[in-house]
Amino acid sequence: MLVKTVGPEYANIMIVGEAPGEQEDAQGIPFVGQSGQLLDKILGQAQLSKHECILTNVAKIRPPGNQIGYYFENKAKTIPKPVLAEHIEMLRQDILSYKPNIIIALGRTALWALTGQPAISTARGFITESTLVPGVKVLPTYHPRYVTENWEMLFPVIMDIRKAVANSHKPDLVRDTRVLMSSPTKGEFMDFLRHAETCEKIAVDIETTSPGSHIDILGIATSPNEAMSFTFIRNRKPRFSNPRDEVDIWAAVARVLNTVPTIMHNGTYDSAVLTLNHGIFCRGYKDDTMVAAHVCWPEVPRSLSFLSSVCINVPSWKHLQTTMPAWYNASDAANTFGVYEVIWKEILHGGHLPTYQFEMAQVEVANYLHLKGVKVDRDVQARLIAENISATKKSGTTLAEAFGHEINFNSPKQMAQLLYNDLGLPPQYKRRKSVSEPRKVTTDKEAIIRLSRMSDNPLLDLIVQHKKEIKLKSFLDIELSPTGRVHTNYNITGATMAHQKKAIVIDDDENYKSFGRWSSSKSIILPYGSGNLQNIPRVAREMYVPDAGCWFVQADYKQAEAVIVAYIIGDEKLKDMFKQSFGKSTKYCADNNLDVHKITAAMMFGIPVDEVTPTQRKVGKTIRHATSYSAGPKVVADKLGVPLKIAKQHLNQYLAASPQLQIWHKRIQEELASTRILTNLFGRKHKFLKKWGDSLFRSAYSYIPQSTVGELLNRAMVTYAEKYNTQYPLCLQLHDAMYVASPPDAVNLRAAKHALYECMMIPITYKEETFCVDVDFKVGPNWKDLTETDLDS
DNA sequence: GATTTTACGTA
DNA sequence: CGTACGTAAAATCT
Repeated sequence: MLVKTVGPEYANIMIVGEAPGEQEDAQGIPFVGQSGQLLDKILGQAQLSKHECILTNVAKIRPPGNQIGYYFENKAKTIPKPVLAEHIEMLRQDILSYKPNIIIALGRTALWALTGQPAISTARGFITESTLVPGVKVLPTYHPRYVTENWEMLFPVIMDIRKAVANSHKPDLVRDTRVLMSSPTKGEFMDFLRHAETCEKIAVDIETTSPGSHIDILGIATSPNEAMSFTFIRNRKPRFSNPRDEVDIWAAVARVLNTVPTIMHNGTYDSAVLTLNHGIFCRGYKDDTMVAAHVCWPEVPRSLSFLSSVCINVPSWKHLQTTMPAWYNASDAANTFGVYEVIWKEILHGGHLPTYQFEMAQVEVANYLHLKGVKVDRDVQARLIAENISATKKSGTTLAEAFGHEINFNSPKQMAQLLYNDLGLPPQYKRRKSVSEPRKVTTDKEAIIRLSRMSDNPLLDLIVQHKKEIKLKSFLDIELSPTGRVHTNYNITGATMAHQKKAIVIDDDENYKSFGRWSSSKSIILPYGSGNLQNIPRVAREMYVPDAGCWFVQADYKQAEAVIVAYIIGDEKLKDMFKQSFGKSTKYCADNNLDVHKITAAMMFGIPVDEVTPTQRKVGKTIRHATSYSAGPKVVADKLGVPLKIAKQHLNQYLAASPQLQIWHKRIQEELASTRILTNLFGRKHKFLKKWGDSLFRSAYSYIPQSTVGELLNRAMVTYAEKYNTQYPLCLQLHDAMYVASPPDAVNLRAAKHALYECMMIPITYKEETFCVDVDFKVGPNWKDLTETDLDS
C-alpha cells in the first residue's frame, strides 16, 4: 500500500526515510516498524517526539524484499525508475506544502533524493541546502536500520538530531560567519602573529608533504571564528626567493607557539614536525582535541571532521583539501578551536579531567622516544640477514625438491592447493565469529601444525619453519636512518592508521578503538625501520642496541595481567602466592613453589604443589591462560597437542576447582547489560558498542586487565621521564615493560634499576585492598641478550 | 590501481 | 569461537 506523509501542519522538522518496511506497509504509516522504535529512542535523546515531526519516505511503496535497489535502473542507485521519480515529485510537493524549516535525511537514499549527494558517510552531520527544494536545510544522518547493525553510530546520530532541533529554530540556512583568511601577505601574517601573541588560547594546524614532512602551510586560529593560514610552499616550490623572509616568520611563529597556550588535533604529529624541522618545541601545546575525544568518547571516530560534525555547526570542508589547501587549513585550525570548546565542557562535566591530564602528560615522552629512535648495529644486522638468507634458501630448496616445483608459501591459494589437493590432507577451517557464518578453509600455521600431528609428514614442519624464516626477513631487511637508527611513532591514543591505506593517515582515522595501551606504528616523519617496534621477534632484537657505552636495562611488570585478574576475581590462593613471592628472586620462587602454573595444576589435579610434574605444570599454564580470556577447548587442544576430549576434561577440572573466574565473567556480562560501560582499576571507562554476544564478552573480559596494566606502565613512565630521563634515558615501551640506557657498571645499573623501581611501584586499589605489581629486571648489551638481575645485585 | 582478505609478529 | 596492536603480501574488485 502507498504510505503517505503524516505529521502536524505546524511542524518545522521533517524526517525522510528510505522506503516503507513490513509494518509501515501494513499500517500505512511511516516509521512504525522496528527502525521506527529505534527512531523514537533516538529522538527522545534529543528531547524530540516523532509526533512533532512530519514523517515520510522517499519511496512510498514497500519494495519487494525490502530491497531499495528495486527502484533504480543502475547498480550505483543514481538513476531512478519512473515510479520512484514520481514518488520524489510527491516528496517535493510535500515539502512545499508543509514548509519544514529543516529536513532530517535518514540514510543514503534520502540524502540522494534531497541533495543529489551520493555518500552518506561524508555528508553526515553537516547541514546543506536541498537541491530538490532550494532554500530548505537538510541534515543528513544514518538510518536507524544502519545503527542497529553499527551501534557505534548511535552517538553521532543522536548528536545530529540535536543539531537539527537546534537549527530548526533558526530561520535561515546556516550562514558561515567565520573569518578564514587564506592568502595573507607576509606583513598581514606577521600582524596576525602579533595579535595571536596577545590571545589567551590559539589553535594550530599544519599541512605537510612527504617525504621529509616539510611544512607547506601553517594555520592559526584565535577563536572558532577567526583563523589565518600562511602558505610557505606551493607546488613544492618555496614562496619566497629570499630565505630571510621565511626566517622572520618562523621566528615569530616560534614565539607564539612557545608562549601562547595552544590547541592542536593530534598535535603529537604537528609538534614533532615543528621540533624536528624548525627547532620549535611548542611549549604552549597543552591541549589536544584528539586526546580529549579519546578520553571522553573512546569508542567513536576522532577525525577532526567527525568531531566537528558532532560538536559544532560548520559546513563540510574536508573535500577542499586539494583544491583550496590554505582555506582548508584555516578551517582545520578554526574548527579545532570550536571542537575544543565543546569537548572541554564534556571533560569537566563528565569528570574526565584527571584522565585527560594524564594522557596529555604522556605526549612529551612519546614524542621524545619517537624522535630519538633506537640504534641498530649494522654489522649484526648484516650477519642476521646473511644467516636468514642461507636458512631460507636451504629450507626452500628442500621443499621445492620434495614437491617437485617452486611454491610461494605466502600464497594462501598455492598453500591450499598443496595441502588439500596435492597432499590430499583433510581441509582445516578457520574459526568463525558465529556459527551461522560459512566455514572457510585456512592454511595458517596452526592448521599446518595440526596437519603435521595427524600425518607425520616432516615436510609440514619444514613449511612452518620456512614461513617463519620468510617472515623474519621483513624484520631484518629494514632501512636505517643516515645515523643508523630506526624510529617508531608511539600512539598514546591507540591506533592512528586506517587499515592498509597507501598514505598514512595523520588525523583522519575513522576506525578507532583503544584499550589504554600505546601502539607503535611507522613514523611518517622518520620512516626508518619496520614501523611497529612492539612486535619485533626475539631473533631480530639482537641488532637493536643502546647508545654508545650503554646497556639496556629492562623493567617489566611480573605476570601483571594475572595479578590484576587474581585481585578482581578474588582468587585468595593466587593473591597469597603473589604476596609471598613479592620482591623475591626467581630462584627463591622456584625453590618454594611460588608459581602460578604449578598452583593451577595442583588445584586442577587435586595434588600438593610440590608433586606437580613439568607436564602438569604445562597443562596448568595453558589452562589458566586460556580461561582468563575465555578461550575454548579447541585452542587448548592445539596448544597442548592433545585430543579435544582431553582438553575439555582439563577445562572442566579447572573450572570445578576455581569457580571465581566464571563468576567474574557473569558479573562483567551483567555490567555490560546494564550500561555497556566497564571501568578499569584507574577509573578509565570504555563503552562497548559491538553486537551483543560472545565476541563482545571476550573483548570485555580482556579490557580491565589489559588496560589497567597498560595504564600502570604509562603512569610509571611519565613519572620516570620527569625525574630520571636525563640520567638514564628511556629507549623503548612494550606495553608492560620499559627500557632505559645505562652505563654497564654495577653502580649505574643498580641506580637505574632503583630509579625504575621507585617510579613503577604504583599502588593499585581494588575493593579496599591495595597492592602493587612486582617488577623484574634484565640487563644486557643488546635487546636480545638480556640476563635477569635482582634490584640490588 | 584501489580495496579486501589472509597471515603473523609482539604483549 | 583469547584480545589487543601494525605490517606485508596475495587475492579480488572495478
